[in-house]
Amino acid sequence: MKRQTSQRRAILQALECAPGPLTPQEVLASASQTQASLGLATVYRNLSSLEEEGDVVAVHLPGESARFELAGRGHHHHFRCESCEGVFELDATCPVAVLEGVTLPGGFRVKDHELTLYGLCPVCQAA
Amino acid sequence: MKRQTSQRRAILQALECAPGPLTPQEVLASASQTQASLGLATVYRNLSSLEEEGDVVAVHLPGESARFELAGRGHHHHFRCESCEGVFELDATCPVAVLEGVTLPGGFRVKDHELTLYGLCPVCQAA
DNA sequence: CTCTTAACGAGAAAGTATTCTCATAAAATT
DNA sequence: AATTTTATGAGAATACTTTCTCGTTAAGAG
Repeated sequence: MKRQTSQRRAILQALECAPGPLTPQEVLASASQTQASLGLATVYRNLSSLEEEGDVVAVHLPGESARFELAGRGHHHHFRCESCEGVFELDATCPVAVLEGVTLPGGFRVKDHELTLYGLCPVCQAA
Repeated sequence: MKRQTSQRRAILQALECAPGPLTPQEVLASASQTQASLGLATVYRNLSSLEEEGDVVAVHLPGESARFELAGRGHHHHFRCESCEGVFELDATCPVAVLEGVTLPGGFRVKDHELTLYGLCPVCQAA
């Protein structure tokens, strides 16, 4: 059976508090605040098992390695700040939804999509 | 000065004929047809210098390594076939253009975006 | 409280993508 | 055609991210 360790709780808490998906390194940094001795291998192990169990999903942004966020948040996209490099979850209405199921000129049948917006986050705009 | 080698020509030709951006490996495979002894290092070297000179641009799709396409093709996005795994350039009207310059709820100022569509290409639909 | 065993931590190892090294080949110049 | 110098090919080396190993720790059951 799956054990409820303090490390696993710290990792979940890091994901809960985050404004967007985190890289394993970011999870480590965040969860280390409450679990000082946490190791990177443990972060990977838990993210993998959490993903298998469906509690966490992997997020891929163009040109970056995998990030992870809690599952069950519905359809949404991400915003990447070009200044602080942070990634944030957006809950604005999806402007690409109209393409679902459509066949584009050229004959491409659209079944899914991935959108990433780039710009400045509120904090970096103020700075 | 930059020399005009047969390898460089073969690499450019591969990009010209491609229906979308190619990975260095795909460039190698394609250009090898006319330049049998071509090596992967040469592909990387030429893609880098072509990119610096502005003749080629790098394309990043979520969760994949870099691809390259000829520059100067204007704003467009890409379609990835979930069956044959090919990547194609789309010239359909961009459905995300409306977000350029907008500030989203939450205070995110949009300056750029990256959209990838997933589905079945014409060939795989027929099969 | 004790026992069993899954989970952990740290570092080694593996898997990829990309860059570097250097002897050789071949552009461009004369 | 000879000369100079950049580009090439093949494999080694790097840079990262992710996984594995194994001795130790601690969760959960009894």
